[in-house]
Amino acid sequence: MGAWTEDTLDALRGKGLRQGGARRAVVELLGEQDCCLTAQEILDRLRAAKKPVGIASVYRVLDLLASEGFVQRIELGSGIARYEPIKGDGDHHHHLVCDSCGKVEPFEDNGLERALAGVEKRSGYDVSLHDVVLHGACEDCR
Amino acid sequence: MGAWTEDTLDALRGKGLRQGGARRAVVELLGEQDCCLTAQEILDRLRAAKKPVGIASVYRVLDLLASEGFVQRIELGSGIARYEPIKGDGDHHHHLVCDSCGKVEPFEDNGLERALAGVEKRSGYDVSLHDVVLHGACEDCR
DNA sequence: GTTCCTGCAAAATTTTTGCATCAGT
DNA sequence: ACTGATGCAAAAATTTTGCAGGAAC
Repeated sequence: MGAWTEDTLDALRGKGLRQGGARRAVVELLGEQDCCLTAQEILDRLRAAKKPVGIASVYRVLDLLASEGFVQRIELGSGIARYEPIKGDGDHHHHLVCDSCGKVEPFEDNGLERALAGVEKRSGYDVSLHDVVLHGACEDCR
Repeated sequence: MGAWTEDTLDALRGKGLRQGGARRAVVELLGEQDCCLTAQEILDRLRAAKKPVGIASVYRVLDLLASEGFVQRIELGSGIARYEPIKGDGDHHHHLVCDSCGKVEPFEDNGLERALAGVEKRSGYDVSLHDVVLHGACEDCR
């Protein structure tokens, strides 16, 4: 079990929240992900893993995790929300979307993070998270 | 009439597309905007201006303008898409969202743009547009 | 045993599509 | 006149909510 999964379950327990099947299953699945998943993908994978949860529970767990700051909700232009764990270690990344074939790839860039840090400091906002999406044509489609 | 409105209408005409009431009305309204609007806001404003278009036409025009590169579709986390004109002059901006009161503010930052240009060059993608959203608490809410 | 969580089904919301009619060229 | 655009209504897709039963504590 990854650190994020453990930390998240611990934090929920610390808030007096229970760990029923659906809540635990969604957290454990998200902990294994490096990039974002849709609610439907989460449902399909859990059912394939013989953990037949309901779609409503998936959305409820995702809402909870997002409001507690464990998960980031991301929309990449298709109208479908995606969710990914916010992990403390250095895997912070953003997304490249190919508008032609629909592929989604993560990328990291320190210069970009520095620029964002500067903007955030000057903004006057208490910025909790940021989100950068690049749209275009991937190497195969361009 | 702003340059964007004129250019957009010209380009549509050049592609052999007609300019009925709805198409022209949506383009003219968008041309007056500096930031993003939802489809519903566009509908409401057009109806208030005594241009009673249908919601389906608003979506169809927005799809057309987005696919032709005149409009950018942006999602800020609420599940509702927003649309804003892509103007050639120096008004390129991104968005700060207050997750507490829902306020949306545009901002500009040259350092951020430079960092994005570097990422885009290194990405291998032919990047057509990018989108940066900062979530947090505004000065009033923090 | 109590309280919260879960799943199903129904509802709500946003967006898309079918089709007959109307308008731009 | 022809062809494409429009508006309404219906449909589709995603997300949220109500409620009864079940599970965690």
